[in-house]
Amino acid sequence: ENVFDRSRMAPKTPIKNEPVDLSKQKGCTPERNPITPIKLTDRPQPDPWTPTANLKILVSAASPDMRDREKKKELFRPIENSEQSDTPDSLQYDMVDDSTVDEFEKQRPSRKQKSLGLLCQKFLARYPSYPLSTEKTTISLDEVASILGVERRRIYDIVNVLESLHLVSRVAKNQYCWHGRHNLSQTLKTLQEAGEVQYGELMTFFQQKEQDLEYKFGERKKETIPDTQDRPLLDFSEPDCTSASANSRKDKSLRIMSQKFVMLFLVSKTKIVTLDIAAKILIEETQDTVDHSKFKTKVRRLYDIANVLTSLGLIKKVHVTEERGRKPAFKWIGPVEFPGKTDEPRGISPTSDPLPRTQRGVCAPYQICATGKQRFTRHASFNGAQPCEGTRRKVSSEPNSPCQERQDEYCSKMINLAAVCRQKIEEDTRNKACAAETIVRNPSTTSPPSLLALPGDSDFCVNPLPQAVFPVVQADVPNLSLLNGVSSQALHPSTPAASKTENEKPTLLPSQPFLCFPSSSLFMLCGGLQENNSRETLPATGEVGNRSAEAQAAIPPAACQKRSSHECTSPSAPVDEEPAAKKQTMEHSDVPLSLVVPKKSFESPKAESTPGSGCTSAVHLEALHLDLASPAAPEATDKESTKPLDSREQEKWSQNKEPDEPSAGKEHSSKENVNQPFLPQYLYVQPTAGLSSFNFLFSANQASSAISLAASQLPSLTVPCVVVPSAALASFPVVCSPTVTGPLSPVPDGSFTAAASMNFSMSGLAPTTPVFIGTTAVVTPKVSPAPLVEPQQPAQPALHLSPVLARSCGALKLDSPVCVGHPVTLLKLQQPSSTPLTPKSIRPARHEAFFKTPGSLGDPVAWKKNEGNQTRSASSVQRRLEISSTSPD
DNA sequence: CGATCCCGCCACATT
DNA sequence: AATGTGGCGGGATCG
Repeated sequence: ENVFDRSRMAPKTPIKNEPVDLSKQKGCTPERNPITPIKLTDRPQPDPWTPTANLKILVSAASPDMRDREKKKELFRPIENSEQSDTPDSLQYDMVDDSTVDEFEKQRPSRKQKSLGLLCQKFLARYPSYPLSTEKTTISLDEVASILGVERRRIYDIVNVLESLHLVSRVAKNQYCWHGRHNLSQTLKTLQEAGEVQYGELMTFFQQKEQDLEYKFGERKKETIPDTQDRPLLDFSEPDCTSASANSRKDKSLRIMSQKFVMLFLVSKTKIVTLDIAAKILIEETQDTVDHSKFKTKVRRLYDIANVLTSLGLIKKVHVTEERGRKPAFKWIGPVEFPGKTDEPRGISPTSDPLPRTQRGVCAPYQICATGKQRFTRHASFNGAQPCEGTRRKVSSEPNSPCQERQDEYCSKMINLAAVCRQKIEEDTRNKACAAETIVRNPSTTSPPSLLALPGDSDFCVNPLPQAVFPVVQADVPNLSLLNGVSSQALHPSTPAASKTENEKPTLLPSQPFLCFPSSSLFMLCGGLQENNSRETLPATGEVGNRSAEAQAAIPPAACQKRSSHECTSPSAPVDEEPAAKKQTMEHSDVPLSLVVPKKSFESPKAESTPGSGCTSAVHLEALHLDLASPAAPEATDKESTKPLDSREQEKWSQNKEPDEPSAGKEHSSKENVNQPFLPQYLYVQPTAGLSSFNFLFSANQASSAISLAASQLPSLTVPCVVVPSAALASFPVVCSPTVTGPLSPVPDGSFTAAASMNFSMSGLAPTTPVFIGTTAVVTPKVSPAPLVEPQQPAQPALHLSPVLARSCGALKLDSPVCVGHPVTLLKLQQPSSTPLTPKSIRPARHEAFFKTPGSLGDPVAWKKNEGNQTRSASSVQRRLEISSTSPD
């Protein structure tokens, strides 16, 4: 073989190099030695084994740069490799090597040097981040592989991830087109939206859960997971691609996984995702099964993806220390805010891609569709059709899982997502404003403050103030806590953060009779929603959500309290919730509260937007809550507006139960609404009756916040709703935001979505029943977090509320006289600008009021649109509800 | 010893 | 059938 080799190198080199390699690589050996003509031919490239290779090695050992060059050289002349050119060098080097260097050689190859991350960097270095539009760079896999000196397989790993982010697209066999990062933000935005829908809740849960001790794979996860399951979640398919068939294998994989992984980051509040959680979430299968091996494999893949993302500068490795110890995690360091541009909320258009895609359908560009369910699939179109099982071959966990379920899950997820979105929004808002909500809890009643903490995320959470305060919400505060927000929050008890926000602001006075809500704000009266959602609906108890950052609504203290309590409880003990809630509620309930809410325009929260799925609608009630508040009211703008409602009435609403919405929290999308003007709308509710009848009001606006919400995206979320006791309802029409209307309705169940639109029928509302309904989605628990959770829940959706409400309401409100003073919690969200409302408190009477925002409900999509348009704009209407409280009773 | 993750077999898809 | 893709997991390294 190589003369050289033999003489010198050969013997050694091989050894040096790596015996291992030799062995591994089949071909290698041969190459070297012998003449290798053959080999050469076979592999044009440089194999490691070629003489050159040795050189390289050495070089590399010496310095990376050298090494690279070497590679390139090889590349360049790969074919030739036969020798000569190389030889000389090689010789020299060899010489050296031989004698001394063996060691070095060995070293070189260090694993790290061959890492995917490094390889990816090299790969990326070859192309401009922002190529001129004019030039199209095509990438030949073989070429790159040879240049970089790696097997093609590795290049696939890189390209697949890049493709998922649309940095490249496949043009043809072995050919990819380099797009650069021009569309990255859009892609991320799309992913974020899709992610919220799909994973919002989950993430929340998980994050929370993590905290929870218990949970481990098996358990709950399943719940959550289900959703997406296999199917395609996201995809981007191109529209046409059509290849339909394909899919199968492909879809899943790295590309999708990569997108999902990115979504997780985008949806995560903390922007930190631990590997195990990601793996759990990404194991669609759901099943509990989760076998360890599968988990392990998933993690392996995640490392692959993470390496590429790290090279792209989108994430970085970090460690999260938790009780159990430190866990590997990655933090998103890429852009977080995506300016709106994206077109639509939904998917990105496929089109966006520049690429042509190829035939296979593969096309590179994928879009993300949010479609109903969104899934993305790659090539094929797939999806559509196959929803359920279609594709998967794998083990699938559940073979059969019914689509339906999925849907439900989906919905749930959606909801969750929405929630998540809200949270985000809230957070944002919060940041901005900060102030906002507070929740108060009654002292008496309630629970200890400690209750829940909010989840980490927490944004949502409201914390009850220890005392009852009535919170009034100020407009300012953007966020309220949401209680709801996901149950998860609840989970975390600790979450201080959430609380903080709220707490801080507490301003309300206890005594105040009313609460005002800023128009913009949203509030949720009920408690628990979020949690529920998350967990399940069930309980409803929940809390009230609140939330939204945007809107700040004030919530009656009572309500607040409830929530708080709920939250607290819930998290911990779900069970408790009710009781707690009741208590509180009860107490409060009596007092009637009135609320006025200004409307705000809405904005939609982004979250909602999400959209895609219609399902989404899931929205949670929560959302509703929140939104309401807002205020668009001009005047309100905040502060003033809010003012006082003096009336003192109490608002009761809240009290009730809030059951509904479990999730409410999440939704909230509303965020700030600031953007939009609000119209002031108010809702007035009198408390008359008890809870039972709650109804919701919605604010017209939603708030959306700043975020682009305006757009319509989020519509769904935003919708604010308030729940009012039925009695109240009766009288009132429901308030809804004007705008909304229509669209939603569709929702099947009447869900909320409709609500959004509005009116739901209040009538319907019978007392107990509340409104919500949301689509199934609504309730869904998805994830339910552990704690509360219910196991089943699936059904819930619409239901929940009612039940919950009912329960809660019933119990609480009515009765308890006690409450009077209690504070209700309110939440408000306001935007900064908007006015704050002050709520007054209500008497505590028993009643509580709730509001929920609907946000989530139904389909996001629809909502969005509608909302966007309608609501926001106009409706300035204000509505009021009064609830009489019976309380005074 | 657990976290990483390289490597490449081999099944499936596309030509 | 050949070749392109890429799932997957053994097992080597790293820390």
